[in-house]
Amino acid sequence: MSVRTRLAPSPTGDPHLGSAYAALFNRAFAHQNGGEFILRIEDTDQTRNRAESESAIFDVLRWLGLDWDEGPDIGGECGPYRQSERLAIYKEHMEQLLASGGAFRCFCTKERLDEMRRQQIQAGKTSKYDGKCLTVDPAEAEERAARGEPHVIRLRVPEEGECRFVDGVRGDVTIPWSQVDMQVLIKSDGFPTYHFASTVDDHLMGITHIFRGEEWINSFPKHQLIYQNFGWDMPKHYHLPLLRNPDQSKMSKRKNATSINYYRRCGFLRESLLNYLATMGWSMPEEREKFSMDEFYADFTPNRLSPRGPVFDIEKLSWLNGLYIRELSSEELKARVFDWAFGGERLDRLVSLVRERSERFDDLFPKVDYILGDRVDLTEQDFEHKKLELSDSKKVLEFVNRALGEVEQWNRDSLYESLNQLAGLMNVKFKDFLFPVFVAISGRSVTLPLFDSLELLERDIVTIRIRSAIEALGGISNKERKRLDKEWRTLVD
RNA sequence: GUCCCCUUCGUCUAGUGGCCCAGGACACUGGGUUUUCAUCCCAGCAACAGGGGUUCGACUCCCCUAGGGGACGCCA
Repeated sequence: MSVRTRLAPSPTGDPHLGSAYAALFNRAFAHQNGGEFILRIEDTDQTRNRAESESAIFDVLRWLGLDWDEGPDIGGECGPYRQSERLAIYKEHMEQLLASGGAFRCFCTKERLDEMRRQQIQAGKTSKYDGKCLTVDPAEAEERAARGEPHVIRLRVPEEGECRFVDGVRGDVTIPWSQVDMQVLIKSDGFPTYHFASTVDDHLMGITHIFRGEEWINSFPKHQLIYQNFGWDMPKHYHLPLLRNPDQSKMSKRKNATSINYYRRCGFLRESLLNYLATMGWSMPEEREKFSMDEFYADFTPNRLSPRGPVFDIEKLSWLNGLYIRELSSEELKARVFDWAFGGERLDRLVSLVRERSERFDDLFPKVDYILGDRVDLTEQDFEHKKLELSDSKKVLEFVNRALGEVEQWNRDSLYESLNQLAGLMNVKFKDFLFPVFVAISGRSVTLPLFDSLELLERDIVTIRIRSAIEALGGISNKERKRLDKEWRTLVD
């Protein structure tokens, strides 16, 4: 049997570094064993899917060179590779599971569940479904379901004993069944949850090994139960450590740049990003720190995976990146810098923006400095303004970041629309409103047109620059954040 | 709170019972090369969380404590 691995991201936002991290090990393991690496899109949450996200995932994984052997865009023998297109498959399997008693219909209301959880936590117990609907007679449940009564389908979990399993990274792990929730497998909208869909798909797609984040380790018993109910062999699991922020917490948007595209737009090379990621929680036999993907694929072994969560250190990544830059031939470096700065439509866009504002060639370049390079560090003085207090500017920036987070199509016009609307809601004259944004983005108040700049800079760089500007203005305390949250809600409702 | 996982320099890590009064790398500090800067070279700083066992011998094995992280959703 051939080794098959997969990456199963959900298209709910900017492709995360953690996805690249998992992809790296999955792909390496499959390919060094002559197997296949599969990309599957986990789009079972109808409320969170974002249209642009799927293509962003394709784009960024291809940029990294982590391409796949089967996937939604290229097909394969186990398609379709988008879960929203596999609903009939899940339905059929669920009928089987229901018939065997491995799952049951649950008609409990959200209110009852909320109250139940509240009480459990208060009583110091693990919060989980209490099994009320387990007592509903299956025939009656079928009847109620047939009449269209809203309900979900849950996994039946043993009440006693423990689930033992082997994690390829940590060894034996034991979790008492009493801690495992009767997970919802089919939601009331008829869509499966991750737990059900991905287990069924992993089996049907012949997945043999799974490298995934440690955050899944507690879900393992549920998945195991599903495999057992169907009588399927289970893939071997390796739970990778979670990438961390400098304060050791799970790497998050709030404290770090987590989007792959951010690193790409900052001008990191794919070679160094991948190389660096491969040294997180894994090491080369001779402790070599700089190595190519070919070398990695040759030497990778799960034995050298460590369970300890590594802090993602952008300083060390930068050092590595410098090594790679110096190693490139002049020709190659030239081509890659050019592509990074001016690839696609970027050169045309920049030229058209700059020509109207220039009289000599030598004032062309200073105008685009903040687009092609990082902007200068900011201080409070940079935000002195005759109409806006520093605290006003800070609030504007915070709200701008929130508004921008909701913009789906990252282009000049929708960005304009979003911020223009926000200025109206905040009752600040647009020109004044824009001032702190100009400064945050470019480091000065007079620049190329703002919305073109935002578009060219792309989402991740913009978000980070605004955040760092907020820091320059003293940052936001927890108390302040609470107040702003409230104000934001009244604003957008 | 409950359960699970983790614990070597600030950070990434080597180390699978004696080779370790713990090695490498980033960062930092000092020095050298260089018209400046960077690169490069050399040197320095700096860690086995604590306590019990097991053993002739523990960074390595076991237990406890402490600390950190994760999970506890009709999100993945």
